[in-house]
Amino acid sequence: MPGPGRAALDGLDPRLPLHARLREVLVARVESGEWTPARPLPAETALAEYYEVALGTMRRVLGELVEQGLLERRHGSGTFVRRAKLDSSLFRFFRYGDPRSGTPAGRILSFDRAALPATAAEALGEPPGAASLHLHRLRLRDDEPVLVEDIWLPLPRFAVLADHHQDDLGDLLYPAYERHCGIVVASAEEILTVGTANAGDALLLRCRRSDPVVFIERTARTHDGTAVEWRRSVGRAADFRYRIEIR
Amino acid sequence: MPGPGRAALDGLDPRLPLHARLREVLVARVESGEWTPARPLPAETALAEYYEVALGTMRRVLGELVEQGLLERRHGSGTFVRRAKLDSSLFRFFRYGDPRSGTPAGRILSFDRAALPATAAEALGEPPGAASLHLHRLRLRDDEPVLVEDIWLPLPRFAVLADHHQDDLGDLLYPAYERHCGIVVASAEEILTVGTANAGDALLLRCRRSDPVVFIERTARTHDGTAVEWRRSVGRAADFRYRIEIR
DNA sequence: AAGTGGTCTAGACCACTCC
DNA sequence: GAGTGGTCTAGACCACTTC
Repeated sequence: MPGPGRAALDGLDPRLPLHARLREVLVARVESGEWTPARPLPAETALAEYYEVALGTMRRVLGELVEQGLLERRHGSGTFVRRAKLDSSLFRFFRYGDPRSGTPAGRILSFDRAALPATAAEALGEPPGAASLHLHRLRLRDDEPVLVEDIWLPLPRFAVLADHHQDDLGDLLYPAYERHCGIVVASAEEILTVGTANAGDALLLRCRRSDPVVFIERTARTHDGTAVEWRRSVGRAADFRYRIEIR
Repeated sequence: MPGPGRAALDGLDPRLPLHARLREVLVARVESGEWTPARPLPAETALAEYYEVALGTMRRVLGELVEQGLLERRHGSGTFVRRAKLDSSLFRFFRYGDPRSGTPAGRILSFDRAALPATAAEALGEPPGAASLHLHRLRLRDDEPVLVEDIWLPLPRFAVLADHHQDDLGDLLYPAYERHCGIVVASAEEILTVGTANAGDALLLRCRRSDPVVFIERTARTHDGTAVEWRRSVGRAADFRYRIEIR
């Protein structure tokens, strides 16, 4: 099977290095569902011949996709699409409190279509008022309210989520994005500030209005840097504890 | 300069692949302080010849160390030990006016020998009460107080600093550690909490007692993970803005 | 112009898994 | 034994930084 060779890379920016274009087409094939965890991908030698690239180049790309968590390689048996591990991304971006104590849970209060507010739109690189899904959620630890979250997901990228009931999403959103939309969150930026609670937050957090609270604004991105989620979380300042490693 | 060739890898488990052993010796050379961020490492071609390995193998190892955050490569200029930019980065997070305007400065209030308090001792892996240098400092922007800092440096590691006058240290401490003690800070852990100002902090920060403030406790480490500095910074919560990238 | 890292190729050989 | 990924080599050529 000779394959289309480099013609398969034609639609992409030719200024990009070969390995970058190759990565895009492989990611697209994984996200299309053409390859599933059930069976191995074609062998690296077959893929290299198919796209008419050197084996080393193909291996470099496959290695990057393994690093990114998209693929998994098993010596002697093949290269596989990695099944989403529901616990791996669990605490990855959850820095509030001690991860070891208690089990965090999410109670979704509302889940609707909404126009993007200005701050969310700017972070997501969308025009203000663009269509989105808006998720309002309360996070608890040991039945104690810990964080109130407002999450915006731009449409149409997350359109298939709109057809799901909120109970299908589960406590963990990032695995749901991956499962239903093929979107893998790879990095995030967070900005922390301190302010005072408004009436709605105070009620949910069981604190007084004007009590000090912490705001955490997060922009989550895919591997290629595209912003795919913006959220604003509010928690009581008294309970606040945020731990971060800097390298 | 022919170099020792593979003899340099002799002490290591020969069952390990070449790249793994190579990686260990390069990490050791970085941790020994032989290479510093000031000057580039030998070129990849020179290193490959020195250890008598193929260029591709050397490039693979260097790439892994970049991935790990130990090294940094600059196309056209060389490969460098990566230094953490903590001093400059932390200060940028405090929005006292425009971050670009004005020059952040540090005014050292006191600089003395002191016994390590319990929290600092635990973070540094030293016995409580061990000998240390204690630095009390006020950080300002545009002559406005922004942060009060207490910094502990374990002795005898930092002994040569004790002989310097506080004015020799300058505004940036990490370069001073590097210059005077050969200590390169490579990573840090920070824990942020919110509380209320005590009398001394309130006076220095020009706020009321019981005003909300943010505490930042930082443990700074060298490349090999040894904790070399512990500091506690206090700033008014109203001015607080902390930005972090998570990967 | 010289020196650095970045890309890409081509091929040999080894180690592991599965039938 | 056949097929898979893992290791390692050797070398050409390009792009960027510095002087």
